[in-house]
Amino acid sequence: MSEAITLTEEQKRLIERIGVFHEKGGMSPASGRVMALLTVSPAVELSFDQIRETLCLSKSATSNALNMLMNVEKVDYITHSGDRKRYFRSKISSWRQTMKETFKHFTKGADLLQEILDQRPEDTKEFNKNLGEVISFLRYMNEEIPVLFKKWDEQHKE
Amino acid sequence: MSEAITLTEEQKRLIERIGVFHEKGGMSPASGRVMALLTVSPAVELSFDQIRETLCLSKSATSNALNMLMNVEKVDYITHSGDRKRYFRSKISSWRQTMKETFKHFTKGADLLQEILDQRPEDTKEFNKNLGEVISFLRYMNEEIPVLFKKWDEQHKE
DNA sequence: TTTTTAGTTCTTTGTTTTGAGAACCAAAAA
DNA sequence: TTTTTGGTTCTCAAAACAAAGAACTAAAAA
Repeated sequence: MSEAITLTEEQKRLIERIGVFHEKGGMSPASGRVMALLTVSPAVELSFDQIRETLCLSKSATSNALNMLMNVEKVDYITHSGDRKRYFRSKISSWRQTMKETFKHFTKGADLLQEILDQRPEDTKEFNKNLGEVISFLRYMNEEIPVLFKKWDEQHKE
Repeated sequence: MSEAITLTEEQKRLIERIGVFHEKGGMSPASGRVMALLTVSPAVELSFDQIRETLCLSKSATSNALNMLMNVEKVDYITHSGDRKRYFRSKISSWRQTMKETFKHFTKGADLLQEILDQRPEDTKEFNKNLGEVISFLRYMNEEIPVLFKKWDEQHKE
């Protein structure tokens, strides 16, 4: 008996588009689609076989995609007593953490650019100035992001 | 006669590391290294052959990398009268534009998430709430980023 | 006009990625 | 103890990607 969950055509199209979006961000097609399914699916907790059959993936592709997504903390699972299955779900509730990770990448970039600037010749004034500006702006962003979080929080607890 | 430019060991190591950084961002190894060279090189304008020989790349790899980088507006070139060569250089001066492109990607994500939310069932309250929060925060960011630019500008014209 | 230069494009090849399918495995159920 | 369940891991083939090298081309130089 098929475990595949029922999706509207609209939902299927959305999953494709979001899958592609995730692919562009560096995920494999299968991982992107699993991630997309776990965001679009009306049921927020899906078993291994529901995911596998809904997306027509092999067991290995499903297993690898889920483990990959759990590694990067985008997915986790829960169990229900009396049921051996794991139920996988998007960790959308930790979106703040995910967002912060994204910004860490900016900081990493700023650090690399600083290393470049540190060893550049002093002539190439214009180039060095621009490089310094990027670094400065990235660092400024890095300081202001927490402020942004805080301000957004204020607005949203009202 | 070799056209390769002279680099210190430190510069070579930096190019490798920055190359890898760009690779993680989705560039091909060759493009990543060309981009890195054009940021690290003491000379900010390099000819096709200087790039090719410094990085030990084939003509095709060099050509494809440069055209790719010019497509995404990260590199451009100038010519000098009486010299047929093109001199390629990093478009670091348009870092603001590059940064804005990056943020456009966030907005694209928010739009997709909004499409998802629009068609989700009303139960799954918690999930929908989180989804709504991400969207709201991304939109908030999108509004505040220009403010951040402005504030940074203020600080830097003093 | 012929040759050279500064790349571009095509062909081929090596490498990586992706995912199917089968074999496997540990825990729970029978 | 044997079987079933819920995955995991291994092996392999197809496809995508990356880059070398050769053939090519347009514009400038000779």
